[in-house]
Amino acid sequence: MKDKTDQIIKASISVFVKKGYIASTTKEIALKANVAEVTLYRKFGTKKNLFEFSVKSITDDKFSSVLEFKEEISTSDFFGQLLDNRLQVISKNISVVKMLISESLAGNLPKDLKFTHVIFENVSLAIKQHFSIKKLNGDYQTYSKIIGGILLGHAILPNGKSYHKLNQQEKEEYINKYLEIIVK
Amino acid sequence: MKDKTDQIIKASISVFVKKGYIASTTKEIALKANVAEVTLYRKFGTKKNLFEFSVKSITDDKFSSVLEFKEEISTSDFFGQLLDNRLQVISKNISVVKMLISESLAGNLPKDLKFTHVIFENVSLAIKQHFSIKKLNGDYQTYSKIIGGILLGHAILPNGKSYHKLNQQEKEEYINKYLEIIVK
Amino acid sequence: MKDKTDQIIKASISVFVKKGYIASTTKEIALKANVAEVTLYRKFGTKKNLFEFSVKSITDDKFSSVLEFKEEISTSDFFGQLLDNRLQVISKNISVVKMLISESLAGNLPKDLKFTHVIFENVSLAIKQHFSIKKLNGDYQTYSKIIGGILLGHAILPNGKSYHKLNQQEKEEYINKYLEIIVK
Amino acid sequence: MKDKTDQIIKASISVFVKKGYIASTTKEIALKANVAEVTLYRKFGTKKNLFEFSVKSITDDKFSSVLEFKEEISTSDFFGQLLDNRLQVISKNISVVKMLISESLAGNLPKDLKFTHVIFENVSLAIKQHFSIKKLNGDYQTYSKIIGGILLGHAILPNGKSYHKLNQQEKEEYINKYLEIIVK
DNA sequence: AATGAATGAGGCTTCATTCAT
DNA sequence: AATGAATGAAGCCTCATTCAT
Repeated sequence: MKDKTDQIIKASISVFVKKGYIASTTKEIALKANVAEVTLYRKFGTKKNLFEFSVKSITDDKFSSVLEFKEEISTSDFFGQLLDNRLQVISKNISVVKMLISESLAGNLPKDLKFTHVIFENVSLAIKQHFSIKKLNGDYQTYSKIIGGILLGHAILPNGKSYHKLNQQEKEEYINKYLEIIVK
Repeated sequence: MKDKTDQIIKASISVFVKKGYIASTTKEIALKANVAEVTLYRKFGTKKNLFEFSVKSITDDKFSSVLEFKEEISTSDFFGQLLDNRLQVISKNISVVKMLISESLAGNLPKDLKFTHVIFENVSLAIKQHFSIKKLNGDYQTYSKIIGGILLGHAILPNGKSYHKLNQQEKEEYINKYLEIIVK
Repeated sequence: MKDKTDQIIKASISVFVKKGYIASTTKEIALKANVAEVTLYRKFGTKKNLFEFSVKSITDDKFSSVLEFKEEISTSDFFGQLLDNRLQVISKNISVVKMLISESLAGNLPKDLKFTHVIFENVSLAIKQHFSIKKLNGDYQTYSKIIGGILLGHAILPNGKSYHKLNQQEKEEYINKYLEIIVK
Repeated sequence: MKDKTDQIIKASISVFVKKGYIASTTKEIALKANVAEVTLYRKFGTKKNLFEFSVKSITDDKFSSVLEFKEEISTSDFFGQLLDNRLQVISKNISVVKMLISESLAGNLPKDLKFTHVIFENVSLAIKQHFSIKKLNGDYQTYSKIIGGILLGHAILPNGKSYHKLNQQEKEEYINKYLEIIVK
């Protein structure tokens, strides 16, 4: 039954996000999923497996959107939209993001899921393309690092209001502060 | 005897850094410290306690240096030296830094040790002071976030050679790439 | 399987009776029950829980019989039968009784299991009823205390042969010695 | 220094009385005695030793008084005074008494300290003597058991006000209830 | 006489996982 | 497809006790 499998994944995500990989327990997950503990094992074989599946599930679901920009966009608008889009995503999924970074640093994520790479390469690629299209000769890699850093900062450093809870104007002002420094 | 206590702290740091708080085992620490497991408990009472003590020990030891700059320094040099100094520290202690960020995100660090705050506030303060001295009217907070982000990126994102292993010229080039974007 | 649970309870009773609550070990109980130690915990959650369950099990099993007497019984026969019945029970379960009193005094029994209350209230009630039926105006409470005391004495004070091992005639003689003092 | 030894005994008694032999801990005793834990061992060698010494100390101190009666006393007065005296002692030292009975039943007291024997033989002897002096031909042993039982009841069964807190008249009334049943 | 330091042994409990139905 | 029953391994922590000063 697809049903039980879904319940398990949903429950496992919620538990893993709250407690992290090691501190989470198959018992708690099973309980939350309204399923016998064995059922986890029948379906996923291993706690580690379930974890990896859950993480893949999350990343596919929340962080895999392709970044797209109009070709004729100005560089300033490009960075603005890039930041806005990513901050929105991170801000909305802050707990998940924190867990992923934490587990990534702890070495509990499989190589191909290294979340930080994902976030960074996504961004890096977009910037590279923009620079290529616009024939800019700035160092796109360093830009990528700066943007990536800003995003990490939002996930990790102490913050005020969540980005996604700001209103449109506040968001623009917020983004602009970065743009003023980075773009020209 | 100060001796055993030191052995324990050294061992505990090494184990905690390698495996993180939860996955570390008092048994392994004791073994590595050449000490009976009980001795940990006589001296620190609790695994958590030992962990916190170890972390405090590390941060005091490696991350508490006060950042100092000459008053007449140019803004560009200021940021350059700030980045150089912090990257050096982070790069030299990369494993420790990763563990600290990971545990911080996992909520296993006591409030007053939230490592990321420490790193960030240190930097933030230095920037604020420089802006004040130089009577610059830029937004020091956003600058702080950008610098903080760069540092986080270095701890978290995939990197090439460790910063502290670069030679002097490479370091300067590396820093300059950031400065070109950030300063003017 | 009811089987294992029963084995556990049987084993736990035997160990608890022999060593008392604190000195007993879940390991020993598990061993005696031919069960893995974890199984105790799956079934009872806690050593304390297992203990309380075992005690409840014992008291229900051995000490909960209702005392019944014919309405037209003489007071002397009443006390005789009462003593006989209770001495029989106590004597047959002397180890259990000792453990229960000991744990009761040590404060390791839950309120509703305070064994001594149970034994005493049982007796007290029977006496009250007899006095009521016979319209005797003696002080049933003091009688209760005396009878209760005699029973406690048998559990605690040094004794000769176990009451239940006496033959019928010896029992009668034994009981009569008390009756001669108490009943007129 | 007699001083430390005394502190230790005082502390050990208080702890043993509160928690019983097994649940008491040399650490707690040392703490309460303001003494290093080793000092206990230097002076008493063993926890068990300390316990036994403490118990002997208590019994010598509180329960060893010889019972004395005037030769010409009436049997009723004799039992009255006997009960009064013993109830007073037990009531005043109820916690100690409970612990001693409990440990006695648990088999943690050395043979020669079996508290219940002590209490009982004391009483038994007095009764025997009285019967001898008065040339009574009642069964002094059964009387001893009844009196012993009454005393045990007071230590173990649920009670109202402590005997030693009653006023003189209440005490007399209380004792008389027993005498009315037992004597004549 | 007194103690700080150290420890072997063991206790209760939890965890991920397998077995049998 | 699902689960109740069972477990080996291991974790944190505590206890009575010895050693060295």
